[in-house]
Amino acid sequence: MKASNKAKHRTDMISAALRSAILERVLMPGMKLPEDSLGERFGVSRTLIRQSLERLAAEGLIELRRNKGAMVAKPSLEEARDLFELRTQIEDLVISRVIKNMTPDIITELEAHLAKEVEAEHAAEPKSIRLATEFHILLAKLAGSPVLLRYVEEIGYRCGLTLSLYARPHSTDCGIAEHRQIIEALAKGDADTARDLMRHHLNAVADRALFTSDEGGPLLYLDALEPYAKKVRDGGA
Amino acid sequence: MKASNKAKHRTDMISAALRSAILERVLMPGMKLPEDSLGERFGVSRTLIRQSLERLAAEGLIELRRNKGAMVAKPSLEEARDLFELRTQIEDLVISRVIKNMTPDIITELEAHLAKEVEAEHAAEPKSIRLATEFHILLAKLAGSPVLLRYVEEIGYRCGLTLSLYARPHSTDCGIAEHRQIIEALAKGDADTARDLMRHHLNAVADRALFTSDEGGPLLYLDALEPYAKKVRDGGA
DNA sequence: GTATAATTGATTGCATACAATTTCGCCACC
DNA sequence: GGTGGCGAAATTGTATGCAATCAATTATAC
Repeated sequence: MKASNKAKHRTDMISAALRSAILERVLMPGMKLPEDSLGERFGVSRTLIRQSLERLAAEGLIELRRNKGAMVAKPSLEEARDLFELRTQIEDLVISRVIKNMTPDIITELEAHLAKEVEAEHAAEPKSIRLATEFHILLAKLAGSPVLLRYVEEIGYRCGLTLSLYARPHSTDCGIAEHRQIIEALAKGDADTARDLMRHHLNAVADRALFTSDEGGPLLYLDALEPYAKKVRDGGA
Repeated sequence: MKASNKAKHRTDMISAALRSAILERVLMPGMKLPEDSLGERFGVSRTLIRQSLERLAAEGLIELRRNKGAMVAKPSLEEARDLFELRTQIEDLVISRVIKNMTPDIITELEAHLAKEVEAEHAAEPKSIRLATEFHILLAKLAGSPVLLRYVEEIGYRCGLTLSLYARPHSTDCGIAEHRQIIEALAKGDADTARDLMRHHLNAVADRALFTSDEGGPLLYLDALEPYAKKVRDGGA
């Protein structure tokens, strides 16, 4: 990897690593993210960390408070609900677009991803969550719209963060069957059904999740970030 | 204004100034934004400029290319269309929420804003565009959802940017009557009509606008940025 | 013992410096 | 006139340094 590509990737890689860590619940809502510690962990100066944190703040995954540093965001219950509601609106568009652009390859890719989800069904919950989120991101990619992809991705991660805060244990377990049903409707070119199923799926995830608000405190266990940071330091993806 | 508040505002103020300058077509698509020049103009070091640019890049208003600096984004025609389509989905939610939260003050505020739009009808186009965009942002504020507000604002500015690139002159002129109709439907509590009108309004703006692609080149006239930068340097809003 | 003030260490905000990269201007050659 | 090469200037990427602020600990007063 050329030096220029490596350097280009570093801030992006740090941001991506932190996004994944948040989605997979290594970094929990309210957790503080000290610049120095992150810099040491990732092997860069505070400059790149600050850049990365600015990006994540813009995406709503963290909060920056003047003189108080960065913290993983703690969305309110209302915000959580609004995110899911907004997400259903956007996924409507995604479904319509995917069906419009339908090719056999699309179904193949979705089924391959579903197989990964099935395989991970009894793995640790963070992996299931990541794959479930990635299903939606893949779908948005297949929609062929960079605009839709950007918002599906951002809101997908933000919804994942709300689930960290408000989900009951294993409350995301039934998603695989719902993903399968969506794929089947897509394969039939049945846009209405696919949209209904997607809407139902997202509402179900939200309904199953947002019943309790068992909030975590401002904890700081950056050691768990090591696998993510190591990949960045090593220049990997 | 205390020093801490001033410093807190500076990056935010720079970002806001640049957003406004983009919306009001002082900064056009493709225009380069050199850090040093912006820093001099705003009276800060490159540090704050880079922070601000990172934020605007996350919002899709500018593009950052490694080793090539920042440039006002040039959305493709497809991206423009997708942004408007996405916007209709989100505004549906906004309308529903506003009606759900309806108070007489809401209509009063909207009508006051409409009066400003009427007053500016024959002013310079940038002002009309700003007020038209702010109508939607006000509506989203009145929806009472920080989540919806964030996305309405971001996508509103991005749509404004696409209009800079693709709008025919005065093609946004008929918006006032449409805004008025929306307000009337809201006042009646007629959610379906209000949503239809909003959808029609946004589709009309997009249809009127996206017929030509008269693209501008990579120009650099930072002098026009002076009023925006001066306000930031002086610590104003 | 409790509350408050002072001190100390940690962290953040942001300018500056330096290396790397890109851009521009000039010159030579075809 | 057009193209390519070279060097200088401009710009970007990013670390470092220093002042300001905050958080935690210690000292003091009641």
